[in-house]
Amino acid sequence: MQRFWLFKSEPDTFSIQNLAASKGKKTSWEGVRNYQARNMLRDDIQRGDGVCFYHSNTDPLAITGTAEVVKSGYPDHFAMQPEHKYFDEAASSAKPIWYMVDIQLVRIFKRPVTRTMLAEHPVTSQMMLMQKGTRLSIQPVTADEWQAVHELAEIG
DNA sequence: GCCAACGTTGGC
DNA sequence: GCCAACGTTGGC
Repeated sequence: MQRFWLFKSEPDTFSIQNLAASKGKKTSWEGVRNYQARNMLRDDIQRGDGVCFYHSNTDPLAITGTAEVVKSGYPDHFAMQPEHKYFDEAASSAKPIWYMVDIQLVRIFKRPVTRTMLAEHPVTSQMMLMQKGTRLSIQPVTADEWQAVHELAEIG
């Protein structure tokens, strides 16, 4: 069954335009170092799932498009590279600790669905993203929320 | 730039 | 196992 997710990214680090410019419009989603998010990457996020691509820590804050999961969870090998910024000495091939998935761009919204738009819509205003203090960089999105985001993208 | 919320660390 | 201190996230 297809499920839906929201991935946060700071556009200064990796934007949806960077994804569009990547080879095959694909990227690996490494560097997640939070156990709750790790569990979703490892256990729940499957090939074919939909991803809302959210730009955080920028102006405007917005879901800027969508992507599709093209490879489900596998060990984040960057954690095993001593020179890499995502290195974690506790990670090994026997116990990877951290996981990542691969995603591929589906579309960049002609107009981003801004946080303001999300807040004003009865369905999207209830998204985990909109709840105070939610710092999870990977979040589940319901089918209703997924549909509402697309409706807002059309209106926008 | 501020600061609240959160997760992690480490002393005890 | 508790919890204070600390670093980070991320909206505002």
